[in-house]
Amino acid sequence: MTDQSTAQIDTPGGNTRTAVLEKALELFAETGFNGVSMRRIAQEVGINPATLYHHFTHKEDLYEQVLRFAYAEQAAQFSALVSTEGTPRSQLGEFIREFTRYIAKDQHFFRLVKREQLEGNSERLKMLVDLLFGQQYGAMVRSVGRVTQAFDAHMLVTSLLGLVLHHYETRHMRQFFSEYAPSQDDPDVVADHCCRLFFFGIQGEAGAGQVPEPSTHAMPTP
Amino acid sequence: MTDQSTAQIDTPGGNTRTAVLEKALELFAETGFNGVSMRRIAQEVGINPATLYHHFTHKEDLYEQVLRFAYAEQAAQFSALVSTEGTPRSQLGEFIREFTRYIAKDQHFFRLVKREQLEGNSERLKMLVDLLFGQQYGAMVRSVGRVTQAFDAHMLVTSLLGLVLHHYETRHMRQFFSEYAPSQDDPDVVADHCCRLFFFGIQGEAGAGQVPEPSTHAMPTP
DNA sequence: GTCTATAAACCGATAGAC
DNA sequence: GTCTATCGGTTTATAGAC
Repeated sequence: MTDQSTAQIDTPGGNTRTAVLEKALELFAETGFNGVSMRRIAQEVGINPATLYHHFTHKEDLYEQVLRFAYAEQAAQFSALVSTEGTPRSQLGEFIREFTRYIAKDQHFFRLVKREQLEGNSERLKMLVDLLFGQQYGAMVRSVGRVTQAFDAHMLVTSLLGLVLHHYETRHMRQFFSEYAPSQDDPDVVADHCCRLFFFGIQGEAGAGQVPEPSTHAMPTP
Repeated sequence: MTDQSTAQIDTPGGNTRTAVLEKALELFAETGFNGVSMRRIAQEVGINPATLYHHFTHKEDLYEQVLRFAYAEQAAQFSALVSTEGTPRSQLGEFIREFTRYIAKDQHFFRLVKREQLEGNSERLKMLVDLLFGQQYGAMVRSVGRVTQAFDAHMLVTSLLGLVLHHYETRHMRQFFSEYAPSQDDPDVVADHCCRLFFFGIQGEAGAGQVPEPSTHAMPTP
């Protein structure tokens, strides 16, 4: 509710507020809103629990500020992902590779988003769309629209994100399958797999085993 | 820990135990383990909180029994999904359509599984694989392996599931995008979209706009 | 801004009557 | 098998000194 706290997001210097936000982001992503107590957050930051209530009116306010903080922290990187150069198709291929590396590296933000989608709180989901995903999503929809008009561009973006994300989301579970191999978690392997599937499908007629613009890294030859 | 409770899963008749399990499944899926209290569960079932501790040793025991109950409840339906008839490719297409309808209908089970994947508890994820997904996943891996050998079959199954599931998981969020249209939530529309993408990719060279074995329902012509 | 101290509510879990 | 009553601990949140 306090608009002053929103304006302080980019306050430089490691003050208490940003220290709390960073640690709280980590903890909320780990065990969810109800899985972390204000005591625990204060303890891990190294301050008194009462101090939290000087910076944030209550727990839900802290959580909302954490969401805004996390979004702002990632927005720039997202923009960098979408605005690549080259042909529309090579842009898309490059995005898939960069996005895969990105979600393989960053842990907290996407787990937080997944929890929000599970919870289904309309108010917060709308904030999420307005603050960050709305613009990026629109850019992606236009991007895939430039490559093909044979699909609903909106559904195609949903499919593309699900294609990549599910490899990361099932990471902990897949190791228990007998068909598991560690290479299946390699970001470059996942990216190449998703590129091939997204562009050509399992038929792989036109140039099977070839990804448009293999870019810098080596390609596995299946 | 008590093996007697495990054996009682299939006890016929609407007794208290199954009533608790069904309601607890709903509540745990909704707000997670820490988001529901034993008091709340008892209240919604219409019994005294103390009664819960006659049927379950403690809260974590109740949660584990809910997982086993949910798994057993879904196992039969899962088996029916995979064992269709026809050519390997038409089997796969039929699976995508049936799976899409299935997850569009069932709410609680997949939210519970998603929460487990987020939490990353190795012990429980292993139980999930051993009790349910292990067999079904293996069957799917063999199924896609019969259709194509140009991909890692394990990764292909992960991709296929992510492709379908993400449309459902982002359902609440997508309505806030300006590109949203209600038809994008229609199970048959989603299934046809995923079929086309999975088989042919966005290139759609071989038979674009055509899905193998359109089966019973009408096909949209884009 | 940060602390000590504490209020008020809720939590998981138990004892024991019926 | 279900209930009443309650214990001990934890939770969010506040009041007020420094």
